[in-house]
This record gives sequence, C-alpha cells and structure tokens, in this order.
Amino acid sequence: MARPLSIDEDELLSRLASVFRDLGYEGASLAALSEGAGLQKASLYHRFPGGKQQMADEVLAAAIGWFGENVLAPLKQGGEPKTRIAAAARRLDDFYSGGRKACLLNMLSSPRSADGPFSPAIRSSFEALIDAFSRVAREAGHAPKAARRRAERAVMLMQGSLVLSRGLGSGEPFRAFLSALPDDLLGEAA
Amino acid sequence: MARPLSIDEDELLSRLASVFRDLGYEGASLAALSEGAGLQKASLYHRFPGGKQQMADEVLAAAIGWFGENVLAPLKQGGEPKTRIAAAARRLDDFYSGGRKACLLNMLSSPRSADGPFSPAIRSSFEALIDAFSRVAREAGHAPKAARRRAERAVMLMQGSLVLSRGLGSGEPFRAFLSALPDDLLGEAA
DNA sequence: GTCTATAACAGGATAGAC
DNA sequence: GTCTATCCTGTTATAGAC
Repeated sequence: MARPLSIDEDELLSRLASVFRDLGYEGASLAALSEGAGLQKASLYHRFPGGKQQMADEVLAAAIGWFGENVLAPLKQGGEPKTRIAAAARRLDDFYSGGRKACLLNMLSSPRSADGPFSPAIRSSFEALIDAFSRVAREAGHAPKAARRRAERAVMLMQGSLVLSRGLGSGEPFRAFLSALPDDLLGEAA
Repeated sequence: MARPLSIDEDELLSRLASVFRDLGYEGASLAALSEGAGLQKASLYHRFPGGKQQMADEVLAAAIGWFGENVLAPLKQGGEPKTRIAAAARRLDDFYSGGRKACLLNMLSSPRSADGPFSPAIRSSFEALIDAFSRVAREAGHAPKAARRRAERAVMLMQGSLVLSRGLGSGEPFRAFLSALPDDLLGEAA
C-alpha cells in the first residue's frame, strides 16, 4: 500500500518509534533518538531534513500503516466475528509487546488545545479503530448504536489498559483487556 | 490531614498542575510554568529550591491528596454503594473538568523502565483507586475476585476515556465512562 | 550516507537589587 | 517574595571531511 520502504528504513523508523513511545515527543532528545537509532545526529538530519518533527511524522505514519494492514484489515475481512477479533488481538499483543510498549497516539497527544501537529492523524486513527470494532459488533447482531458503544468502550479499555500496565509496571491489565475483548465486542451475541 | 497550605499555595500548585497536565514533565518548560503560574522563574525557584522536579513532586502530592479526600474517602464511607459511586463520579467530573484535563498519572509516567521518579507514587495511586472501587463492588455482593476485576476495568475505562477524549477533542467518551460507572462496578448486583 | 566538529539557540538554574 | 539580568548546560541544527 505505502511506498516501498527498504528494510533498513523500516528498521530505522521502528527504532525511532521506540524512543518516541518511551519518552514522548518533547522528551525525545536528538541524543536519545541518535542512540536509539544507532546513527549520529547529522545522519538523522540527512535522512530527515525536517528534523525531529519529520521523524515523528514518519514514525506515526508508519505505525498507522502497520496498524491498518495488520489490525484493521483483518477486522474488516470475511469470516467469523470471533475469529477476526482473535486475529486482531494477536496482532495487538504483538504491536504493544504484551502491554510493555505505550501507544504513540497517547504519547504524541498534546492537550494544550487542538493545535498539536499530530492531532488530525490521532483523531482519524481513533475513529478508524472505533469504526472497525463497531462493524464487527454490528455484523454479530448488535444494533448500530449499541455496536458503536461497545466499540468505543473497547478502545477505552485498550488505551486504559496500556496506561495502567505502564503505571503498575505489569502487563497484566493489557492481557486482561485482550482476553476480554471478544466478549466486550460481541457480548452474548457471540 | 496534610500540612496547612495557604490559599495562595493551593492556587499556585493548581496552576502548575495545569501546565504539567497539558505538556507533560519534559514538555513543561520553566517559561511555560512561569507563565502558567503568573510568577517569574526566580520566584518559582524561591518557592521550589529543588526546581522543576520539586514542582512536579508537590503538584503530584497535592493532586493525590485531593483525590484521596474527595474521591477515595467518599467511596469508603458508609451509605448505599450506588450513592457513594454517584458522589465519586461527580468529584471525578470536577477533577478532570469533564474530560478536558488529562490525568497526571498518565502524563508523568515515563515508560523508559521503572526508573521514573514518580513511579512509586503513581503505582500506589492506581492501587488505591482499584482498592476503593473493589471494596464497593464487594459490599454490593460481588465475590472478591469478580469485584477486583470490575475495579480494574473501571480504572482502565477511566484512563482510556481520558485518552480518547483528548484524542478525539471531545468530552463525550469521559462522560460515557461516568454514566456507565455505577453499572460497571455494581452490575446486576445494584 | 555516515562521521567529527561546531555554531546557534533554548532551557534550567542563580545572583543580587528592591 | 518578587523582580531583572545573567550564567551554564544541553539541544537543535548545520558544515564539511571521508
């Protein structure tokens, strides 16, 4: 779907993503990004003339792309709702490393008004996930309104479980979210 | 309970808290804190010789104190579980300004290992809230294990609704959390 | 494309007058 | 207790050799 990225480019963005996830945008200094990427600062500027902002932009775009292909797409494809959700849960477990990794959408949100440069991408990402969850719930027999409610709650539980896992220093809340996800989306209609 | 704070001190910590909530620890520059507090940088250093770290420490301690007195205490006092939860929900709505304010526990979490200076306070705060929620659910007739599960889910939903509200730029997810809280904690046992 | 070195700047922290 | 002015460190960003 996206432009063909070299394997090294993927690896580079993945390493930078790890730094942004751990430290946030402001907290991610060029020194930290340089160390995390295994490249000197000047090398990073050669690859990202737009500086830290561009690095975060590309990191976010790559994460959204991966998420769309690996989580959203399976949710939309045919098959049993239960099976599709199980597949998505496995990918989510991978994406967040069992709850050890924070969510970029959380770490890049700047609450100081809606002026953050990432706000549009973040908002549309949340809406896409809610939409995909909602679709599955509807196909399982839930009314549109109820399906939407379940989808929103599932997204809240996902984000909240990541926050709580970080705060408690344990992956248990995230694992609990994953195992409860089918029931949260489908309920008795499973 | 805590040491007697002058009214100005409370107001000062409240303003600083707003800056930390919006920008996170790293993002909160001394310039931003100074502007938010309405004090010059040097004045802040007179009050907080320990610098930004001390400001964040005291802000977090004050928030935890307020939370304990206004949210946790009502949950523990006697009365109908439903009534106590409704009271806590009103205080939460106040505390987070209807979902417009982020949670300090989220904004001050540094995922880079558990070495963050706020980690112990954050962890014990989460555990205290889970404990208070769990107690109410148990008193309403739920078994200890089920009560704990409901409490953890409620905390996840709270944190997740705040993240989602911020991401979507709307207080709706947080309001949905608040109105669903009694049912989430008590369920059919209400 | 990646490195060493450095310039330009912002951020955290202090001194000292009032 | 608060201000103006300043220091010093760390950060962003760039130049130029290889």
